[in-house]
Order: sequence, then structure tokens, then C-alpha cells
Amino acid sequence: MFNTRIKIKEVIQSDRVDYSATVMGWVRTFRNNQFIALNDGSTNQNIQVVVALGMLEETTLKRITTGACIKVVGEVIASLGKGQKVELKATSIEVLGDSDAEKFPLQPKKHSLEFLREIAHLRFRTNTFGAVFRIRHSLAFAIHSFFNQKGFVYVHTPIITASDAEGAGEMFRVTTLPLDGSAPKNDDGSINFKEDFFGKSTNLTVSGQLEGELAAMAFGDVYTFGPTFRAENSNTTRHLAEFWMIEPEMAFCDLEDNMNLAEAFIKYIIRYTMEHNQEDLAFLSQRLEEEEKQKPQSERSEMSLLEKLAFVVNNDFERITYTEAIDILRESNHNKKKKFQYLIDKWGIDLQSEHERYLVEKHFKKPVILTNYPKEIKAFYMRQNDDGKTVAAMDILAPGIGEIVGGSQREERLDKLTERMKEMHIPTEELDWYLDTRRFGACPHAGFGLGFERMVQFVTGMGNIRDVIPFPRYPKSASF
RNA sequence: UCCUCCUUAGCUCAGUUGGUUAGAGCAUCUGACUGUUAAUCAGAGGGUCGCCCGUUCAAGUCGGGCAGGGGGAGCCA
Repeated sequence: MFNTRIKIKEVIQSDRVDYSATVMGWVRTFRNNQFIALNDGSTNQNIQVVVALGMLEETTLKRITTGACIKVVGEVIASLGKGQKVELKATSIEVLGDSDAEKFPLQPKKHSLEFLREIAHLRFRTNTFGAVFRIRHSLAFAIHSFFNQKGFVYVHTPIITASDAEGAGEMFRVTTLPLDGSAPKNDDGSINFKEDFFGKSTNLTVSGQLEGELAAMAFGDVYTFGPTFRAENSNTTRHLAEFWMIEPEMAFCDLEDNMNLAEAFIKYIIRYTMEHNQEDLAFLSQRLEEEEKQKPQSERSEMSLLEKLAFVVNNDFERITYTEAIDILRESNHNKKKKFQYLIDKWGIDLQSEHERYLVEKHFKKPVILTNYPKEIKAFYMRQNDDGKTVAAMDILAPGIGEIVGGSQREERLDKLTERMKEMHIPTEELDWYLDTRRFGACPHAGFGLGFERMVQFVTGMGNIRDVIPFPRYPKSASF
């Protein structure tokens, strides 16, 4: 029976002393043949286990190595040393799992994030990744909590989809047909997917939005939160081939309601982690500050991670239209001095990363919601504005990350929607089921998608998206 | 996919104008010490210099190709 153990977090956070306790965990360091720093993942703090001299057989002593898993029974006492309030004076120690010190790759020292990414199966056991993934958990929990409080229904949209018309990105094909050339063919030489498992061509989902809209036309307010797949050859610090996305969809909701919800949502989940993960956030904030010291003064950020999060939670996001953004950028000294690689000259161009960064990091210095983009650069389902040029889209740009949310009011008018689909060469037959929502009881509605990993990046301050998901998938990489 | 930088011990990195036996810190092992906080001190072991081809009397060092990694861009969340 193992449930007699106490989690280390409980022992450390309580002021109680002089009681017997059983803890289990993994050895971080063993100093002086006397002091074990033991961690069980419940907190970033280690408990100090004190081993009396001569208490253990020499053979057992040798098995207490970095990475080994042990069970300790002992007395929790006020610490005799500095550095911790309480410590566990061992009465017995049992090695549950050995760890060969010559082979275990984690050492009690700083490792590079690139090295730890190569041993992602073990990096959970480091302070940094312990903090990151506890925060990731809290964010996921807070997301469900936020929507549940507001009466949203959590909808599970399919991971395998038959439609390839959504246009959100390159898709991964799902098939059981052989790849050796023996797959059944049509007369014209193309693969005959009628013979495939599903009787048609199928892919991994790139978005649950269209299915989400179907559910919103019954429940009013719904959200999805699940894995999403993009087969884009993207090699950046903010793209993954497999990532998690949150997509709320609300009936009786326009662009402004949509923005209000998105802003409240982001603030809520950040506030939740600030309240529930103080220790981990403080650790990551400290870690970043040390990293910043390596950089030249000019590149250092003005705010610490903790300050940045507090700032986002306590200030309104800046809301401007695409047209206003273009004006600001065109009139900026940056543009006049030709410091942009792509100069802003005319209305209608898509904004480059450098422009978004300028708006967010230099001009407003806070999250910015950009609205009403030209219809040419946005998706077919976005509601057309009366000016005939723009659509009711909104993107939320976060400092350091860029686009964190993309959303819109949806085009609920059947004629306008089908007209736009034809203009953009999207086959209406394949999405007939989607168009049914516009045929039977359509209503104004809106929603957005938030990239979960980008949110985790923002909250933890981690620079590379590959370090905020346990086992990242990206071009040429699918280990573990 | 494009641009750019990088690849030397388990990890993080030095390595001179090409020159004979490739170094350091940490980690590991052995010993000492024992209220330590990434303990300390002494000693030891540890290398296909990413891979292939070329230039040269001689390549970790120069050139080409490939692979892997970092940063930036595009695509986007």
C-alpha cells in the first residue's frame, strides 16, 4: 500500500513539526552522504532528508544517487540547518528504483534547453520543466473552469475529419491503404479512397470551429479544447505540427461581444495561475531575469515575467481597426526612416511580424486587438462588413509571442456566405452540412481560436514553443 | 521552404598563422572530511574533434557536400 505517503508540498507548506511521515520521490542531490534533496513533483521545492551517520548499510548508501527513487520514513522536525524550515529525519530508507549515476543524464547543474529537449522523457524532473508543466496543467484547468462558470458546453469535435476544405493549413492524411503502390486506383490513376477505411479521403483536424458552430446553434455557448494538426513545414519558436487549441463559439454574439469574452478569458486564466502557481511563476521569473542578464542592455525587457503578467491582467487591451493600425504604422518614424524590411505603403497588405511587434512592443506596449481586416486576407466564414471591403475579424497580439488569438463574427447570411465561398473556390457541396446551419435557424454568432501552447509560452516566458508541450512534434521530429 | 550561425569528453565550452601527446569547469569513479544547500579538498578514468569527399608532407583548424541543432523570415494558433 502506497497511500500512506504525504506529498512533499504538504510537508513543506505546513508549519507543523514533530510528527512521523512517509515521503516518496526522486533524489535530486545527495550531499555529504548525509543530506538528500528529494523531489516528488508536487512542488519545485525539495525536502531535505537527513541520514544519520552509520544509519544505512554501505551498499544502500551507494544506491542513493541522483535520479534514484526512494521511500523515506522519518520524523518531520524543525530544520537544524539554514535554507529550509523543516526537514525529514530518516528512520528508514528504501530504494524503490535505482539510477546508475554514470548513465543518468541529468546532473545537479544547469542544462541547456536544447539538451533537455533531446531527453524530453526525463526533463519533467527538472525545476524548469516541473514549473512549466504544473502551470500548463493549471491553465488547462482554468480554461474549463472559466467556461463552465459561464455555462458553456464542452464539445468534443472530431480529430479525424473528412472535409479538407477549411483552408486552415496543410493536413496530415489518415489512411489504412498501403503505401507500396498497391493501393486501389481509379481509372485516371488517382487513389480510390472508396476502398479506404472510411470510404473517403480523411485527414487529421486543423480546427474544430466548423463543428463548433453546429453545436453553438443548439447550446448557444460552446467551446472545444483539443489537439489540432498542421502539416506545414514551419520551423519556428511558435509553431508545432501537433498543438492544442481552445475554440469557443457563441450564438447571439457580435464582434464586440467576442472581443470582450476573449479579453476576459485571457485575464481569467492568467489570474488563476498567478494565484495557484506563485512559486512556479516566481521561479520562472527569476530564471528569465538571469537569462536577461546575459543580453546587452538594449535588448533586455523592461518588465519581469511577474510584472508583465500583472500588467496584462490589470490593463485593458488596446483595440484598434486594421485601418487605424496601417495609419499608425505608416506615420511611424520607424516607417519613415525605412527601418521596416517591408515598408507600409498602401491599405490592404497583410501585416508582417515586424509590424505586429512594433504595434505591440513599441507603440502600445500591451496586448492589442486588431479588428476589421481586409476580406482578401481572411477566411471565407468571416462576416462581411457593410463597407464591402473588410470583415468582422479580430486578432489578439501578445508581446513577445505575436498572434495568440484569431477570431471573428461569422457570416450567418447564406447568400453572402456561398457567394464568398465561390469567390475563394471553396467547394460548397463538401460543406453542405455546414451551410445547413445558415438554412435552418441561422443567427448572428462569433468565436475565436486560442493556441494553448502560445498561451503557456506567454505565461511561463519560455522562448520556444517546443518547451511548453511535453513531447513536441515538428518537421523531422516525433520522438517519444 | 528561405536567410544566418553553430556541431570538440556525459554536460557547458576553450583550442593561436594548418604542425607531432586536443584542454578547462561541472558530472562520474576512488579516497578524505562530516550540518551540507549546485558542499569542500586530493587523485583517477573519460575523445571516431557530427558524417563523407577533397586540398596538403601534415587537417579539430582550409574547401565542397550531407545530416542535426539554434536564431530570424514566410505560413499561422
